[in-house]
Parts: sequence; C-alpha cells; structure tokens
Amino acid sequence: MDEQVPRDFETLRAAILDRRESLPKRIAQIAAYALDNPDDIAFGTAASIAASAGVQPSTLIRFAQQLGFDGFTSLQQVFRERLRERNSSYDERLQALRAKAEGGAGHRAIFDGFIAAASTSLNDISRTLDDAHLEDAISLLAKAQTIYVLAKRRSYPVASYIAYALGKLKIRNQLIESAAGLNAEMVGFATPADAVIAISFSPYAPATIEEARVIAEQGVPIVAITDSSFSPLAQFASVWFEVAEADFAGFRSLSATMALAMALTVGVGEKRRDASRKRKA
Amino acid sequence: MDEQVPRDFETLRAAILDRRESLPKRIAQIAAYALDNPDDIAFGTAASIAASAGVQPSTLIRFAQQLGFDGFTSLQQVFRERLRERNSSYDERLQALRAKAEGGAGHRAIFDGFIAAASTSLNDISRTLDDAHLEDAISLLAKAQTIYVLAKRRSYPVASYIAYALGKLKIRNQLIESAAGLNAEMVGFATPADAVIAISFSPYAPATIEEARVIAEQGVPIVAITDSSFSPLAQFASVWFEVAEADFAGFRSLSATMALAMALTVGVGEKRRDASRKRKA
DNA sequence: GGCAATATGAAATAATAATTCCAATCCATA
DNA sequence: TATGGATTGGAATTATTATTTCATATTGCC
Repeated sequence: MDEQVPRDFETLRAAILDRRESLPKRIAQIAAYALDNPDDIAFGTAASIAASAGVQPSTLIRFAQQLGFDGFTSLQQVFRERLRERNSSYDERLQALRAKAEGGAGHRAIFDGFIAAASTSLNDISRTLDDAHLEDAISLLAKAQTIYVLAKRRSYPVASYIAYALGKLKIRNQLIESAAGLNAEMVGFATPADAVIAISFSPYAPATIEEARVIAEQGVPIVAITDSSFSPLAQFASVWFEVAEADFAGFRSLSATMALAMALTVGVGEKRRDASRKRKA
Repeated sequence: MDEQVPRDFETLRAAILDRRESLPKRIAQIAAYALDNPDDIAFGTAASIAASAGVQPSTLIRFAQQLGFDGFTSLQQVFRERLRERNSSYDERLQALRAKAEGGAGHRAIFDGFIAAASTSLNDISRTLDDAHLEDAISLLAKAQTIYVLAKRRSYPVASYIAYALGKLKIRNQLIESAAGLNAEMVGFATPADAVIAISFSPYAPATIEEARVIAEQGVPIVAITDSSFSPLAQFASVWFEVAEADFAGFRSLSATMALAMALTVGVGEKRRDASRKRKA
C-alpha cells in the first residue's frame, strides 16, 4: 500500500486527527504540538521544535514518516505552504478576481472582488497611516465647538456614519447635505472655533471643493480625507490623510476611509472625556 | 556609529526605500526583489533566493549587512516574523487591541482596532456567505422595476452607498429616507413588481421594521441584510443574509455589509446587461 | 586613460541542521 | 515474570546551508 501523502494543511490536519488514537505517546505529543503551534513548525528547526514539544528530534522525524513524508523537511513544507497561502497578497488575488469577474464567472467572483478590494485597502492604510497626523487631527477636532462634516456622492456614506457616531457620542456636529439647497448658508455659520471633516476622492465633487474653499477662507480648520497630495482638498486642509482605496468593478471600497473616520470620531470622544475629567480634578 | 538594525518589517521596508538610491546595482536588485517577494525571503535558502533574484548568495549577505544585520539569517528572521504577525488571527489581535484601547493606549490603538474589526468582519462573511442566496437575491432584484432601499441609523450609510451605486449603473431606485416624514407614502408606492433591499442590525430601528412589514404585506419581495435568524427582518424577507459585523469601541464595522451590498448592486447591473443583450440577440 | 576604491562572482570553508543508527526502555502478552 | 516487539533517547553521521575569502571586474575621479 502506498501512503497518500498530505499535500495541503487541511488534509494533513485531518490525517493527524484521524490517527490520533493509534499514535504512540511521544508521537502523539508532537502531533498535538504541531496542530497547536503550526507556525512554530513552519519556521523552527527540527531541534528547536523538538525541544519546545519536549521530544527528541528523531521522534519528530518518525512522526513525519508515519504520515508518509520522507522526512521532517517535507512535512515542514506543508506548514510553510499554509502560511504562504493564507498570506498570499490580496493584491494578486484582486487582479485574478478582476479578470475572473470580467470573464463573467458568476456573482460570487464579484463578491470576492469586493472583499479583496476592502482587505487591500485596509492593509494599505494600516501601513501608511501617520500616527502624528492622527493625533493632530484628533486634537484639532476635539477643540471644535461644532464639527461640520462635508462629503458628497461616493464619500457621503462615510460622512453620514461620522455624523451618526458623533451624535451617539454627544458631540455637536452638522452634516452638510444638499437636500434643501441651503449648503451655502450652513457653511456660513462655521467659525474658527469650529472644525470640519471633509472627504473627497478623485474626481472631486465640485461642490465639496467649493464649500471647503469657502469654509477655509472663513478661517475654519479642516481635516481632510482624500486620495493624493494633488487633491484640491489637501491645500485647504490643516491636516490631511491620504487614503488609497482599491476599487473593483468601478466602485471604491470605503473600508479604509470608514476605519479612519471611526478612529477620528472615537478619538475625539476619548479626548473630550479625558479633558473634562482633567478639568474636574 | 552603531547601525539601527530594523527589528520589524515596516522599519526594514522604510530603511530599504530610504537607501534605494544609494545602493549598488546588484544590491538594489536584491532589495527590489525582497520587497516584491517577501514570502520568498521568508522561506527560501540564501542560494535559492539569490538564484531567483539573479544574484550571488554573497550579494544577498552583503545586502543584509548593509542594513545592519550580521548576516542573511537575521535578516530572514524579520521576514518570518512578518508572516507570523500577519497570520496571527485577527480575532486575537482584536481582543488585545480592545484591551489596549481601554487602557488608554493612544489613538493609534483605536485606529488599529477598527482595522482589525473590519478585517475580521470581512473574513467572516467571506467564509459564511451562501452563494445560492447571493444568486437568488440578485435574480430577484434584477427583475424589479424599482429597487427601494430601506435602512436607518447605523445602517443608513450602506443604504446611501447602494443608492449611489444603483444610480451610477442607471438602475431605478428609491432611497427611503426620513427627511420630510413622507416614508409611509413612499412605501405605499411599491408594488409586487418592485423589490426592496432592507438593512437592519440589532437593536433594530423600529421604523425600519415597521416599514418592512408594511411593504411585505403589499407583496413586494424583500432582500434583507441583518445579523441573525431571530431578526424581525428575516421573517419578512424572501432572501436574507446573516452578516456578523465585529464591533470596536461600540461602533460596528460596516465593511462586510458594504462588500455584500456592492456585490448585490453590481451583480444586478451585470444581470440586467446580460438580459438585455440576450433580448437583442 | 590610469589609479584607487568599490562592487561582484565563484569557490572554499565553516556552521548548522536533518537524518540515521543503535542501545536502552517500555509494554503487552503468554 | 519472562519474552518479543514496539518505542524512545542520544550520539554519530551525513547533508545542507550560510558565510568567508580572494580573484576579477566595474566605476568614479583626477
């Protein structure tokens, strides 16, 4: 009988679980360790793993052989492959998914595409966000009497969530929306004691830019979330964040922008709480 | 002068980018390769990596030394650590981050928390989404004359993005918002030839539930996005999706809901295009 | 164009790690 | 409790891999 050698982690896991009962003591010990600490198996040396698991290196090799591998090294490959898979950059997957969706491969492919776009955006922003900017923006907003929230079109959902969250946190805010065409007047009320969160991505909604310009001229500090240093918003802003949202099928993921927006909002809430606590003390 | 040895991947990356200009040709070559194929560095041997990058193993070691490491092995540790980090379940990180943010560990921790919550939600939905439900929902919506979009409060941002996207795709839609208090009338216009996308999470906004009930009684099919099978929305819906959004600091990530919403929207767009193409043929 | 400093390639060497082997131990069974 | 087979520990061996070295090539500078 020729042993079926597990080539992927799940098969391997199943194989181990399957024999669990019939394994000798020390082998069972290393088997349990392997399933509990797969990363260690992927990166460690036979000696280091054996030591951590409390067995001899030779036992580790016997374990591998029992499973049909010809040695520890080939067993380790499976554990490494697992990390590679799990980690294979979302960017590559996104490319593949775009092609697949173009080719008309069903609606699941579209869904996967949006998931991948969102994940990519989250990874990017998590890497590139500047902590100092975050602190600056939060300080600036925490001092404001009223926080105005300015965004149209595709950025509007973010603005509406910010307004909702600010409201929940009992932070005075005003969403600048267009329903009644009174934006200009609304904008006119803002003073340098207030602050603005403005969000706009290319192609920048002209109304957003115009209103940001006016409000900046009134001396109101602006925190901007936009997509490049060439953005017209960046020049009006006291602090601005560059957020590169991946898109799919023509629609931008908003996940990174949402996360940043929430961090700003909750950050302001915390800062205010700390400040009022300090005043009391 | 003692070189500051990068201990984590991001620092390393920054260090490489920083010197990019001043590196000799072959070293630059391996530097570029390292940033493009970090996984290969993590798992390969000096010889295999050198071969893939088209340089000598010794060059690889010189590269590591330039960066302040004492050899390839310690450079490789950083690349391995990165995989370990990235792979440690987001759930665990989320727990840790929550604790950290509670302890008042600065605003970056809050931001990281929202990122982790979003990632967790994306992972979850990607695992649990039922393809058949997705197909059903898209078919149902594609047949509708007008798509009504119903959501309040924290779900409202998703609804507004759906409405924006449907508009972009030239799909007739109506966002049921409360501005003028005419919701009841708006809801009254819907017929069985239309369809509804309704979104609500616990605690379910009473208005959403009530409007969904009315509209269901009129025989209008409903696609619901909600958070459990006990949701009152589920009972009115023809198709419903369970989306478990992780929360952080009291606010739900909307990333998974957004991704699903976009998949539905774009899916409907595609289905309509296919259908009209077929009619012409 | 010639010289020095720097960079590169290739092979030798050193270090490290995997595997094998054999003796000792354990365990089930008669 | 004696016996055979399976299991285990530990050191010896072998293989693999990182590192060093040195000769050669390239580059920048006078």
